[in-house]
Amino acid sequence: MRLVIADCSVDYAGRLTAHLPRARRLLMLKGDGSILIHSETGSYKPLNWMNPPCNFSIHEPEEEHLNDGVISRWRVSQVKTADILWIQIYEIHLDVDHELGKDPGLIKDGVEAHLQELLAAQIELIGEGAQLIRREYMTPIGPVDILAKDATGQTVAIEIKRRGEIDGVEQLTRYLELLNRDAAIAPVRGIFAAQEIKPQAMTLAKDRGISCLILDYEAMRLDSFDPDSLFG
Amino acid sequence: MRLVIADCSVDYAGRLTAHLPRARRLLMLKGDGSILIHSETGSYKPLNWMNPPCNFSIHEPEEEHLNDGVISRWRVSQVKTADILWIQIYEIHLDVDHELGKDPGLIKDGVEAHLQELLAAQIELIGEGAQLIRREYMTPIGPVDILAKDATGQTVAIEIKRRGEIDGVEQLTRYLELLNRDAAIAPVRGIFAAQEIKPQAMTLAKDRGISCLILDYEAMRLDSFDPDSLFG
DNA sequence: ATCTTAATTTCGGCA
DNA sequence: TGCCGAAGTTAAGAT
Repeated sequence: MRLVIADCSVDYAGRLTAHLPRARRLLMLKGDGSILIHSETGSYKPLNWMNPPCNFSIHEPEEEHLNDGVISRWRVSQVKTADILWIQIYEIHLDVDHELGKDPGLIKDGVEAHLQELLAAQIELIGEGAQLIRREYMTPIGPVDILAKDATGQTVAIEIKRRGEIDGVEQLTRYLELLNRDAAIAPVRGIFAAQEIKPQAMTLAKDRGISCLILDYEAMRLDSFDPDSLFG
Repeated sequence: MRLVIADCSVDYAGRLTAHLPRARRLLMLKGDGSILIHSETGSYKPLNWMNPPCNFSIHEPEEEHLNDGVISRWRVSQVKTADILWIQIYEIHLDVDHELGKDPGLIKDGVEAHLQELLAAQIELIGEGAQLIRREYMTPIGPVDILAKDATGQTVAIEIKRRGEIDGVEQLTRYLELLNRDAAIAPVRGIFAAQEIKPQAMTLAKDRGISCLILDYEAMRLDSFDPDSLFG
């Protein structure tokens, strides 16, 4: 990875057109050919960037640029699309190169997929006597997170979110509308399950006859290791 | 901005739990207190990060870490939330500090607002004889991108997206429901216009009687410069 | 301050 | 490979 701190201006043309006036910035040239342009502020998103794979070339400044004090022009272009980034370099304050090698990558824990897995394994959390039909039940408009049957034999569609907001209720509503057209499983009722449900989402769900279920991730995780369950 | 290239391992605990095994990486400490951890690959998103404002402190490694060869531990915590990042440093290969100063910021051009402007100017793209009523037509639940009348005199509500996905159809559906309660303009039909429309969104739109219109940004942009239009 | 919507979204999973 | 949905989404604009 090559790190350059330089006074530069940038022009991007691709999915949109953008320009960065002259200022001191960090230019980060990754081993995969990508480039990121960072400033002192702003969260992790760079001011400008080019995704790999891309071509990098150095050009002599034309007269117009020389008069402005440009000492070099960098051209970075996307190989697959027409995106182009032009960087005008005025002065370089740092220029170092280090090989980082391959990264083993991030190990994550505690995302939506986990919640789904846990609830499928502990389906009785939606009500005693409930039985799992299947996870990721496919419909023409997308997969329903969990399809189950309750103690009375009624089909239940469950939408799981980490944070329950209005669009999750909308999503479940669409599924229910579709599923209820299928005579084989209708009538289907809905459960909106999340670690946290926003009041607005709760209100909308109730208004549509959808039950809400707050999931306790920690408790579910512990339960999944409950030795009793091995003999259940 | 401080740039450190170091052999390190990272543990994040916050909205999720994540771990990065030991490897050589770039640690970027911005002036606003944020930190980014980048590897040689991957697009602009860092492997791990902490958003400003945050507290930074250096800790002596405990025995368990010393045995692993840790020479220092960095603790970065979010001020507002409970998020914490622990970085174990094994070896430092670069450590430089440069002041970048304030950045003048990015100037953009060519996003969704542009599409709306172009379609309003070329409203006949939705059908010959169509006429613009107005852009950003206000309703209690938000502005409809474009309201128009077709050749038959029927009111048309248009939702514009760069990429048409399901939530855009939902949005238009809500507007149509509301607009159709207004006797002065009802009945209102809907058009979902985008540069690209996802199959599922297309399906849902058709199911709800909403037409779809693919917008050719380049063609529309060229048309808007058509010299004939100056004399039309 | 809070909520809504766009993003050069990026990223991972599955058909 | 393409499509779909989640993300520690982030970020910008409106209420």
